[in-house]
Amino acid sequence: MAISDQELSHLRSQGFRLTPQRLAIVRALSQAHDHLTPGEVYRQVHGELPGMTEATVYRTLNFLTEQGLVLVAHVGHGQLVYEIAGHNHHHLICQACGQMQEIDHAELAAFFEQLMDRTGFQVDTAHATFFGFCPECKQEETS
Amino acid sequence: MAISDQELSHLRSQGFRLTPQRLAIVRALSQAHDHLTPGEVYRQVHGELPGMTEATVYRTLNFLTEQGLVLVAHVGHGQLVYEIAGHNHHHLICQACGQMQEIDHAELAAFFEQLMDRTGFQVDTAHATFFGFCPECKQEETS
DNA sequence: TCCTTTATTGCATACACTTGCAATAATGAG
DNA sequence: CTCATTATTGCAAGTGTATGCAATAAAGGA
Repeated sequence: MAISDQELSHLRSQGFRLTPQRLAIVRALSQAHDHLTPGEVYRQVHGELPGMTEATVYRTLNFLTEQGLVLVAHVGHGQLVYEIAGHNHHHLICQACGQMQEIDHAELAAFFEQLMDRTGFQVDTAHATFFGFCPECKQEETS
Repeated sequence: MAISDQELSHLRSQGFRLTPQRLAIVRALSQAHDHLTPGEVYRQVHGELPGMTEATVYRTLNFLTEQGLVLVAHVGHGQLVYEIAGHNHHHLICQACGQMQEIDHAELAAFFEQLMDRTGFQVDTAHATFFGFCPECKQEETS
C-alpha cells in the first residue's frame, strides 16, 4: 500500500508543501507492513534525514491524518499507532496478550449505516478499535 | 451513578487497599456528571488531600479501570477521559465541533455478538468511540 | 491494641507528546 | 532563473503520562 503521486500533488495544490521530511515519513509508513508508533517512525526516518526532529514527526503524522492519508489508532494503553490509509479495516485487540486481529470494514458497514440513520451523524468510517480477550486468553481468564 | 460500598469491600477482600486517595478519586468521579481528564481529577482531589500527587492519580485511574469500576475512553486527540462504570454506553464524536453523543450499548449488542461469533474473541463491551461529523458540521463540510 | 506484612504513596526522574517563535526553504509569479 | 510569500522546520521549553525505589500506612492476626 502506498500514497500516489497524484494524492501528493493534490496536497500541493491546496497550498501545502511537499518537504523532504513529509516525503520521508510517507515512504517509511508505506514500506512498513504494520503499524508504526511515532517513535518507530522517528528512528527509521532519522537515518535518512539526520536533521529531523521528533516534533516534526508528531506534527507530520497529525497532518497526514487530518488529510486522510494516514490512519491513526489507539492500540493499547495510550500509545497511538499510524499506518497508511488504504484498505478500510478496524482492530480487535486482546487485553491480555496484545494479539491484534483485523476486522474488515464490510463487517461493520451495516452497523455504521444504522448508526448514521439514528443519529444524523456522518460517521467517519476511518477506524474503530475493540478490546477483549482472544480465545486462548479467554480460557485462562475463566479457568 | 456511584460505586457501592459492596464493590469497594470486594476490592479489599482481594488484597487491595482502600486508601483515602482512592476513595477521594472514586468520589470525585462519582460526583462528576461527565467525563474527567486525569488533570481535572487531580485538581478536584488535590483540594481535599493536598499531599496527593499526579502520579497517584494516573496510577489510581489505571487501577480502577483494570478493576472494571471505571471506564476509559479516548475522546478526541490523545487525551484520555475517565468516568464511573455503570450504564454501558459508547461515544460518537464530531471531528469538527467536538460535540459528543452517547450511544446506548443496546444498539451495538447485536454487532458485538456477531463479532464474537466470527472471531472467537470475548469482546469486552467496555467502550468504543466513533468519530464523524454531526448534522450541522456535515452540512458545512459539503457546502 | 499492637505488630507484621506488603500494597500503595510520594518523590524524583524519565519518557511521550505539544507548542511558540524565529529561521529556513517549497512554491508560484514575474 | 530570481524573488517574495508564507508553510514548515528545528529548537527549546512546556504539558501530559509513566515508573523505580524507599518510606508510609491499610488490613488482618495475635
